[in-house]
Amino acid sequence: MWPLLKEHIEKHVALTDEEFEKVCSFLTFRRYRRKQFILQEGDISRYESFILKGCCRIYDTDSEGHEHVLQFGVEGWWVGDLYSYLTQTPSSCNIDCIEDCETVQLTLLQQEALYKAVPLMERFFRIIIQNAFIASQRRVLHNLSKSGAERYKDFIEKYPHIEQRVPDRQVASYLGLTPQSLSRIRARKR
Amino acid sequence: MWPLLKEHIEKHVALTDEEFEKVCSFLTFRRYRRKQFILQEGDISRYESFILKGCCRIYDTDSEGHEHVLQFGVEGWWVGDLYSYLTQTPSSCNIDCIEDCETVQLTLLQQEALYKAVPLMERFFRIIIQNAFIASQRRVLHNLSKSGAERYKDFIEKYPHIEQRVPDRQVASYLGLTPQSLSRIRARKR
DNA sequence: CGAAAATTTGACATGACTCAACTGGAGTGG
DNA sequence: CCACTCCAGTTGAGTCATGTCAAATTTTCG
Repeated sequence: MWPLLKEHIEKHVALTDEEFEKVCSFLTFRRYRRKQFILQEGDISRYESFILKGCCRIYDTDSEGHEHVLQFGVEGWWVGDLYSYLTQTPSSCNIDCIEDCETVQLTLLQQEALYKAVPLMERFFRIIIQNAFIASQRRVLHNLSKSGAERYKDFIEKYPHIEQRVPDRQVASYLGLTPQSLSRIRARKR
Repeated sequence: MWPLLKEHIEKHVALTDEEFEKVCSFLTFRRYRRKQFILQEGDISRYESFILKGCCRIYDTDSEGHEHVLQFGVEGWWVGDLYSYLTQTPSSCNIDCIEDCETVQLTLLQQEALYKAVPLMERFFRIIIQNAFIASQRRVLHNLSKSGAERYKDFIEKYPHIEQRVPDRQVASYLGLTPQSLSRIRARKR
């Protein structure tokens, strides 16, 4: 069941087949359509979603109504608003699907039960979050030290697959640029 | 021993006194002088340091020689370069002391032994890193959506204590501004 | 006290933003 | 299949925040 998930977990911890089956028993499969919300501002982020197929974006709308993309999610990534999820308070983020998506999801209660049933999963999630933290720190540094053009160049090198699946305006938002600025940056290169 | 550490751990997991003593037995106390490096670019980040007293900064130097402050560390915070620490590869960061510091430190080997001896500590560090990740994501969003003046205002509200212990130029660097710009922002307010 | 570092200030340059108009492709309905 | 709309992307003009370079001033600390 869900070979992508199995592969993903095995990258970080060694589970027996039996343990992996146990893990699966705590997860719930769910499909979403293109443009559908996985999470909407004001709601509680009730689950962390592992993406089996498809592409989505996590974004926030600021006081001026501008959207800022925090993260894209594709196959093999987890998406959710961790703060809202952990504290069970309303989220300020939206997550919507750029393509039809297939996910497996875990609620906080299920996750806690999972830790009891398969203690190694505590380690697994620690590692996942560690990596996410390291990536986020890198991004902070990038945003502090590089120009828009450099950030764009690094982005397409690092995520060539995502760049082709996502509209430019959302890439611009991820990079902290307006669509116009990104368009000019691209025009300059050619 | 190290009441600040005890208080800090107890915020997140419930340890017996005996367990806490065990935890302490894996840690090494170490002092640093003002201006001394805890970690220097090119070296491996051999330990995660919990600050008992003092103030330090983690920063990175870009290709143009400009410094960018990633994080300040004061009493009750952990500092280190997690990526370098986990992979045992050379770090691109520096950590230096803004004041004389007292720390307790954990090497990767000690940490792994600690997880075996006191399994709850695996949960403890997961929570610490979770919080760090959430804070880092917030900062990304902040940097994308707010002006220099707003970022400064939010900074002094959130870290009034740090702001008074750290030179302005380093606050500017943390915020992604030049010292000159920060100086003008401050002048405007008055 | 005196040197070195930090901060401030001025003049000017520039990258990115805003607003607005235009272009072209995708989807829809007649 | 065409006309129409809608939306993403592009382009132009003007503005603004922030950066750069340089010099003056203040603070820090050895």
